[in-house]
Amino acid sequence: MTSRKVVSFENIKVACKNCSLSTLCLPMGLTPEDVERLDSIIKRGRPYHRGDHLYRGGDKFHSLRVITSGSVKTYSPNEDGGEQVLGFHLPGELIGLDAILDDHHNCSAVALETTAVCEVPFSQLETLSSLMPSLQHQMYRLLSREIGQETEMLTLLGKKSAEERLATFLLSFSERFKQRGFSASDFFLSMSRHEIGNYLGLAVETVSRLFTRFQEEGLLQVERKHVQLRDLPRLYDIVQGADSVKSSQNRI
Amino acid sequence: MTSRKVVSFENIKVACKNCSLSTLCLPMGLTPEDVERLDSIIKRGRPYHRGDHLYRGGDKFHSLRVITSGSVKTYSPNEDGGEQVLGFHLPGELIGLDAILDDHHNCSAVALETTAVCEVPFSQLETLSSLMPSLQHQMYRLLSREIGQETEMLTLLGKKSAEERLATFLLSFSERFKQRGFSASDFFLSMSRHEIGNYLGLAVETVSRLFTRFQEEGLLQVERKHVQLRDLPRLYDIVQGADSVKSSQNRI
DNA sequence: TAAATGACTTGATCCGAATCAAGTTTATCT
DNA sequence: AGATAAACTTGATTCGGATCAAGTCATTTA
Repeated sequence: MTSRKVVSFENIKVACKNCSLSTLCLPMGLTPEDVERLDSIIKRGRPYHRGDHLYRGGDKFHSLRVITSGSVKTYSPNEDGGEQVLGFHLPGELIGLDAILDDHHNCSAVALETTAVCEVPFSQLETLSSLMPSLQHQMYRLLSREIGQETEMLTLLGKKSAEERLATFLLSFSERFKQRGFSASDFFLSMSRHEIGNYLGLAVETVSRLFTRFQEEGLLQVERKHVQLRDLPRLYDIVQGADSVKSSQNRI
Repeated sequence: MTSRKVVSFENIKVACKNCSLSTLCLPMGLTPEDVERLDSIIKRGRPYHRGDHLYRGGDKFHSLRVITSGSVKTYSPNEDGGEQVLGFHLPGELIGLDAILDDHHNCSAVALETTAVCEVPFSQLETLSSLMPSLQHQMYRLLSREIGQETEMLTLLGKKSAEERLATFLLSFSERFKQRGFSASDFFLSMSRHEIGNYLGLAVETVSRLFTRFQEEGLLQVERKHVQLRDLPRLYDIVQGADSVKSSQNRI
């Protein structure tokens, strides 16, 4: 995400057992032998470049994808030609779960930067999971987690103010980068302001103004895609609906 | 939901194979023998009364629940004492999927009227599903469907106007009642205006005004909880954002 | 290197829905 | 039944964030 290292993917021998993402990804909680079996069905393709689609709405579904590097945006086109951004996905995250229902993708996924993925053919995964209770359990957990995450998003969009939304967004990335061994307070966002706004149910202008205001209030430092969070505690306060700096200044 | 028949639940011999909901519920697509095996792990409890909780956030998770009659509201408490309504559930619908992740319920479920449920002990379901590929597949599909439904809700809350939200809400019930053999245009809503508003991210007053306006415009007839949809085509137009000219706003 | 294009910012104005404030109707509780 | 509380409706007002309108800055292309 933040790094610009050029890597020759073809020469890297990848395997789940060596993968630093295994604690986030499917293999979590599996025995070494089970990881080996899972590994045998996973395909590693060539990297995608910025703007390349991993799949589009309507495509036949065959594989779940795990992001291994880079980042991906998922979105669903809505009636009037616009789109709703559904999520931004970082290494270790699984996408395509919504397509299991009827064997077709209902949304699209596009690379936000140079991105590598593991493909997990779903029918093989299904077969394997019925032979491996621990993998089946892990699958149920993954699907359940996805439901829980979307539930949180419902609360965000249903009840939160613009500033609460942006603070939540930033802290989500902070936590996810930290989990992956990157800085929790200094990172690059790979998506545009427009995409952030679409995702959060806000206009671009509102997102831009909030970045400016957060910076003025000393909460963060921002320059284009580069964000440095300067006051995590206060950002967490905002997420929880605490009064903003602005409103407390207005008290007499 | 709409009926007020008094039924003596104790005397009814229930079984999946006789259940009119089997096409909506877990047994969908299973062979008769498989249905029998599934049936053997399902528990039917006493009915819940209005206001009774099926479970609360924090409770240990042991069973998924299928509503068999009545209706249920799920909600998650948020920081400031308020709540976010997550969904309204009708017969044949499965709740509790979000609790698989960590064996605890993250949200609460409460009966909106006299309600009966089947309990499906999850660990037994898991065991059974690894022995029955068709059941495992059905489980994956159910979980996937849940994800897709929440995704639609994200678009609703992120991009739709108040009138689009209420029209979507009403048509969702229309379709679900129809699926269950009830009228698609004449039904009772078991939840309050307040709960509708909370679910749709709107104030009670807005919901009330919209009902009034929809009635004035001949879209529907409403009296308290009794709703009669008079112009389904126009309601569908509203859902698709027909009236307003704002087609380009969400494009990236 | 200049021009063009797209991303972002900033300001002014507007509007949809929230909030505030009564009032009315319905349900619940002695 | 009568009292009280809750649910709902309706109107007036406010406000947060969208929209409209210009700009600047950055990146790509000629």
